[in-house]
Amino acid sequence: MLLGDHPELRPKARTIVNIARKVIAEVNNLSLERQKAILETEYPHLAGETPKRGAKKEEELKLPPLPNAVKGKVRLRFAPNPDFLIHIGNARPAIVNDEYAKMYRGVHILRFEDTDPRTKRPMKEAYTLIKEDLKWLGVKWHEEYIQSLRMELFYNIARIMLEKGCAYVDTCGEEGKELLAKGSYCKTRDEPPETNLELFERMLSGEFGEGEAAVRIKTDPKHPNPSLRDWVALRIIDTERYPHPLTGSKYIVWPTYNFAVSVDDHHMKVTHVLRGKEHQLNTEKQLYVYRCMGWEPPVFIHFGRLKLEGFILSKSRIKELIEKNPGKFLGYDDPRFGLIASLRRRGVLPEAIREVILSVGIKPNDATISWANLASVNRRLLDRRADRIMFVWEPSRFIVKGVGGCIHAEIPYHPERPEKRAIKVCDGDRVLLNTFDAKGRIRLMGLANFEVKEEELVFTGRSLEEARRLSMPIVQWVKESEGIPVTVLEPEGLELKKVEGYAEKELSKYPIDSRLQFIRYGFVRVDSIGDGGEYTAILAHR
RNA sequence: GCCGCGGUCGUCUAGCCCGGCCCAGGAUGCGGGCCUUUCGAGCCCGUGACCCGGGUUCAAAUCCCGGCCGCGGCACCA
Repeated sequence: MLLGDHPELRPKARTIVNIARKVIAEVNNLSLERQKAILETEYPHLAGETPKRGAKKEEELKLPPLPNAVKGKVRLRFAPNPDFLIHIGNARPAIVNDEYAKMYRGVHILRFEDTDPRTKRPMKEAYTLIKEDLKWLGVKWHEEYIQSLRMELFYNIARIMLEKGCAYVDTCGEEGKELLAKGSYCKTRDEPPETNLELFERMLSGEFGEGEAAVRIKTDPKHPNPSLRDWVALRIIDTERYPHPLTGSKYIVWPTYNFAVSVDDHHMKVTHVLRGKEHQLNTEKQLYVYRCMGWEPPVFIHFGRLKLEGFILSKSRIKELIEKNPGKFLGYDDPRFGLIASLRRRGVLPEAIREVILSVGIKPNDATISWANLASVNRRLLDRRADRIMFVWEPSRFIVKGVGGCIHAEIPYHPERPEKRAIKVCDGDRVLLNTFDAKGRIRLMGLANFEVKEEELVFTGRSLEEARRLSMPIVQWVKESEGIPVTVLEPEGLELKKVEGYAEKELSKYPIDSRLQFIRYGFVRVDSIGDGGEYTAILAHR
């Protein structure tokens, strides 16, 4: 610091270091009190608490500035494939885009990339389900597009590129691939634009079958990376056999991902593309389109892979699991998956997901979010809003004695709020306790102190102070006659543990989707309510 | 195998671009304590990391080189 301010002292650095060492040793020899005193009298401007380094001002999660971003001019896009629901890794760019759109008063575009009706067959419901997930996540978008509805645009750009001679129609089929693998190419590459243009029209007219013709972008047939050599921009898909859920068999020539993306990103005036590093090579491919067309490419940012510890994120893995294990899962949104819908069903709040995603940021290295971390954020958020309900899960029944009539328990809905509910308990009433709690002297929360004797709960007083003094365990309880049967599902890896028990009557006031804390058990979300009033809840976390 | 990108506490992250305020900060986890009519929350204390090796420099987590490890890509998928 000193040398930075006084470069002329640099040659004498060694001497300075020695002086500094001596001074430090001297100061360290003095007592702390003495040090403070000297500091305050001789250098008052330096006294006072030193602020802790790196201490963040109250959770102000901020993303780093976007390179080349101008306020009001930023345009971002979230481009999911509607072949399935989105998972937390897919949601990352959506959340990050949303954040940047807010930061720069920019535009966020939602674009469905559904240009492969054969191997990545779009799922019709997914278009809606993805939008629901985004809304739930609080991600806003201002424009919405579906690629399969923009086919003419792709055809037109393809024509222009053929005309410019930066693309050609490979009619060599399998052989075309093999030629490129060897660094050679299909003869049509050398044909004039008119010929290729004509071939393209013949492609469109249905003259070729799958694999018989494809439009390739001219790159370099000897490029060190074979996948970059004259990559395919449009190919034929037999939509009679593989109809597209939106356009049926109307089109047989389909743009590939890289072609559709380049064309759309340009036409939608996207300024910044944020995506995973699996797209790095695609970026390189796409740049050929920009160069040929003379378009200004957007800023590309690639971030690392995201994992959620203990969860399966892969869409294809999830689909496969569901198919191969009929009856094992609760649906697409089974709480054991890493899908947004799954996390929602499990009781994770959208704010928690956003907070965690933003804390991971957009760095290029991989990140594994630990469940403990997500749960902790969620718990902090949930703690303030979740009402407290008494739930007993390894129940034993006891008869209340010695009360001398009836007493009322006052149970607060939340430890930080005054509202309470009353529960009346009289001599002879049966009460359920967790079996492992029922021993010795205990206090039934909000009610009174008892001594557990065989099958009985013998009243010993109402004093909370006494319970504290004798350090009695304070336990939750349920009046048997009013108990509501509850099954709590505890997701653990690919298992789903079932915990059966009873909750107090109050639970019946809470509808599906309520998030509650079962006292001394954990945070749950009400998943369903049976015809008989029995509840099924899912454990989010303890 | 080839190409690309990374490597800071167990995990996430700040710092790295612009070398000294860093014997590396925060969060979470873990251990302990306080508080609390919950085994939740809150508060306090503790634990714990610059992948390795060279080089440049008075000084390197930060710059350079090499190695190791991890991830990604290598489709007429997105």
